[in-house]
Amino acid sequence: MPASKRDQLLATAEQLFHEQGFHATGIDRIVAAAGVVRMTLYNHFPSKEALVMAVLAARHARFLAHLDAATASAPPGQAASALVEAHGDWLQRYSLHGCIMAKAMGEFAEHSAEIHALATAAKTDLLARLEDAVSRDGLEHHPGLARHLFMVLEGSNMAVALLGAQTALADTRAMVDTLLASARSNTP
Amino acid sequence: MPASKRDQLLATAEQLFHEQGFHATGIDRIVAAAGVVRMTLYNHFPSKEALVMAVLAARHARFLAHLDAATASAPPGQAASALVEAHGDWLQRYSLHGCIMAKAMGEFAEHSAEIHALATAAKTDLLARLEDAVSRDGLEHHPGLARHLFMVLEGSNMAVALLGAQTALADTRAMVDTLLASARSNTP
DNA sequence: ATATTTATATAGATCGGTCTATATAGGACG
DNA sequence: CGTCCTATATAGACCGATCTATATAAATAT
Repeated sequence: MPASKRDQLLATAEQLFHEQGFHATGIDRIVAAAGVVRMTLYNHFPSKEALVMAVLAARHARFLAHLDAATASAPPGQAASALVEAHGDWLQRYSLHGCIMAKAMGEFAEHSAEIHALATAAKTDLLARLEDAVSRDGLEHHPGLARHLFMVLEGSNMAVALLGAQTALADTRAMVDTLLASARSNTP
Repeated sequence: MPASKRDQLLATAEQLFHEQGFHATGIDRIVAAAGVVRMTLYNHFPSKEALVMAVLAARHARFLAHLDAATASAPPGQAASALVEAHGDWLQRYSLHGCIMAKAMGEFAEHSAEIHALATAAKTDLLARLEDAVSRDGLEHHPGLARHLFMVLEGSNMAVALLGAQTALADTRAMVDTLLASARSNTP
């Protein structure tokens, strides 16, 4: 069974937005690449802004499901490491061109409060996952540890684009190990 | 003495590109904000792409000068910390809206190899500064330490936009202290 | 007097979005 | 069985606005 036109549009738009940027990707390019006519897009989405929001929301839902699957099967005391590893997986598989949420924040900060809020929420959701994992690992008394890990993961995005996934993800793992070891050794 | 029209254009374009994005900022918006007529822009820059390159090159030159001034006056053994601190200064003063080079990489990856290369070079220049500082601090035998610091600084960009400069920069300092202490304690 | 800037007009493409009309398919209902 | 009805898609013209870039002539400044 073929994907619905709506899903085709979402997938095509996500790819084009991610690779070419949001403002640089016109409606005509999207419908042409999706093999669909212009009105089909506007039958499913009232505006380009709504399409962008739908793309980001769908992608973020997939991202959270990916993270939650990883932490659910993590051994006790290793939730944070599992989360970092899952983030690296995602990065390597779906985000070699840079984080689409970061791009959306940059392109829409002054153009769409709704899109900017959605992308920002995606980032705070990741931070919340890290806070939760750190807490479940018994490291909640380390102020800022979750935020530190968050910053490492955000930096990992740029490092992947700049140095390649292999180097970047190995560096990420090593640094996270250092941070977690330091936190555990300072446990009261 | 008033700034030259060319400098007015560079400063105005830098601000608009940074806040509104590159593709979302039209030539007319730039010349109107600079109080200049469109042909004046095209007398100084042959194209919008050339203007973008000039903006990024000028800003990057200022950035490197800022970093080098900080490391030049750093106490021995603290070059890396001084670099991190200088990066935080710059972030707080000139880059609260996110890194303009990262935005340029995202918007021009598939649209201008020259711009993308320039922005990428800005990132590798920062990494090179960190390698040099780590080496001067006698920590060159720690593989990946400079890249780790680089990732932290890149993550700091997003953290500033998300959590505010105060929290983000305090977290950055704390994490860098941890990483440097760990490296020094493992020194042969 | 030379270079720069202004003013204005224009070119041609593309932007997001709307419009009408037609085609097709599947279910609901008689 | 045949007939509506609705939903979805196609085709393509069309709108005003904006985009980057160019041409030309007058005004201004050094």
